[in-house]
Amino acid sequence: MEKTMEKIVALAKTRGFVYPGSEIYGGLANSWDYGHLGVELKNNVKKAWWQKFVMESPYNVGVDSAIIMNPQVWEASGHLKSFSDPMMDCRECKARFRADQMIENYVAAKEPELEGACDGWDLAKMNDFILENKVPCPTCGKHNFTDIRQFNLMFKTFQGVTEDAKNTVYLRPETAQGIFVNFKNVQRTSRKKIPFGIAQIGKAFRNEITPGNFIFRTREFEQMELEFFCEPDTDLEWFAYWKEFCINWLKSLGLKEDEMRIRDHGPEELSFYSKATTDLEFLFPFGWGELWGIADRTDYDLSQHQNVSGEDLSYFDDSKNIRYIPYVVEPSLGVDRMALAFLCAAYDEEELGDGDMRTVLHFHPALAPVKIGVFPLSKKLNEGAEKIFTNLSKKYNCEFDDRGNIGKRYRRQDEIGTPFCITYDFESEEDNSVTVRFRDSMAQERVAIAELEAFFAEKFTF
RNA sequence: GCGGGUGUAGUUCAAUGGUAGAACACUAGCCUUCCAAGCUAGACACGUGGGUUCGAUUCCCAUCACCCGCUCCA
Repeated sequence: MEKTMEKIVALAKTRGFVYPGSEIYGGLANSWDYGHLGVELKNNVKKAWWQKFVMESPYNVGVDSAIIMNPQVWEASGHLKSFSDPMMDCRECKARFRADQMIENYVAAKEPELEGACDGWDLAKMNDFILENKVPCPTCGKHNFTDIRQFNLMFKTFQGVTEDAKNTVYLRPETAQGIFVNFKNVQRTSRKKIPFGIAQIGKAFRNEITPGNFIFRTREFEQMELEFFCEPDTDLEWFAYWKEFCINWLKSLGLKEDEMRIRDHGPEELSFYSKATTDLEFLFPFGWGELWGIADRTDYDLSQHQNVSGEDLSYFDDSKNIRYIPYVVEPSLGVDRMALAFLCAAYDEEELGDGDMRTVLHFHPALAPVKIGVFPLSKKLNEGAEKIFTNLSKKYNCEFDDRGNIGKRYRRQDEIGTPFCITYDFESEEDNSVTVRFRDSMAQERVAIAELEAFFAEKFTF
């Protein structure tokens, strides 16, 4: 069986997981809308994460901060400076470069002692330098460039009625900063002592130059981030702890070892704020892709916010009688790509002999959009089956289906990953029992109607 | 943003300068029906805009979207 993105995208659209965004207007590049099954899957991913990282955690609590924040936040975090790149294209060979890097390299090759020469230059100055010095294209050696254009990765908008620079605000490019600015509030009101963490699920926006690969990289996406605050010098221990914790979470929801990879960043790859970074990657049909970035952000963010805001963000440890700015370990995960990974991992086509084939999504029951399919064997049995649906749908997302023959209905549920189906037949009227059919083995079991709730109670934990 | 490719029903695919077909899926009805192909009926498509033409889904141009590659990626 060949797993391809085409098949997964087609299934997603056909069955109602994900549709192209704004489709009736011809679409909008790289925007996607979640359908009736997609929203369940995504909510289940978020619920599973929240359960393990917040509800069941002795350390962590949650927040939900605003998407639009005071612009000074982005000044302090460094996003305003480093989140935009001056890009230019070579008209001859069509290659694209970052103008500042090109100047750096050009200068460094001629006069190594002038490294960092163009720090703080504006676009005009960089443009002039390239023109005056006839800087050649690193690829083809010619000198024929487009003007430098600023690619700002933050979405900009205006707050209030007038559109002038004073009112400029940004859509957050990560949820993390909403946690840092609330560090004091949460610490005080939750009465948490270090070490503790703050978790948040929410949308973030990045004007990526190249989005793509379905919902893997989009300009609007949802993150699940944990900022874990600890004492300086304990950060590497906690880094290892959370790395392990994240891997176990993925495994508990059914990801296999051979489709996961742990990649530690080398020193040259690290962001300026980070002391260590590990990516947990998943083998998508299009190749390895980052799911989870676990970063040791040191005391960078809190120090920056302390400096720019003037608020004291240090923590006083009264058992040790010391004051410090906490270090931060950040496991940060994309909801959309996580949902895509579960979808890809679950996808399977099974040969059943006689050329018979079924498409199955082997979702972990906790992630399955529909938990239980409820079928009357014949439409004449609807009344009894509807009672079961009414009862079970109070606790589980169920789907009632009385259309087509019974085998067809089983296959329909297989294709959307429903782990259990219940069939109410003619004998059910007599013996008050139904057939429960399991997706993965296709095995069947007779269960008394009165015991259904207890029967399912254990099935959806992880 | 650059280069190449592709746009016909929900999906996969036909055909055609003059009324657009199929399969699967879908809907309604019939059938004591437990693993998709029973019977009958039905709804649904030429991405968008312009041009050429008596007439364009078909030819031309533009645009939009998607795919592959490049560039980029807190």
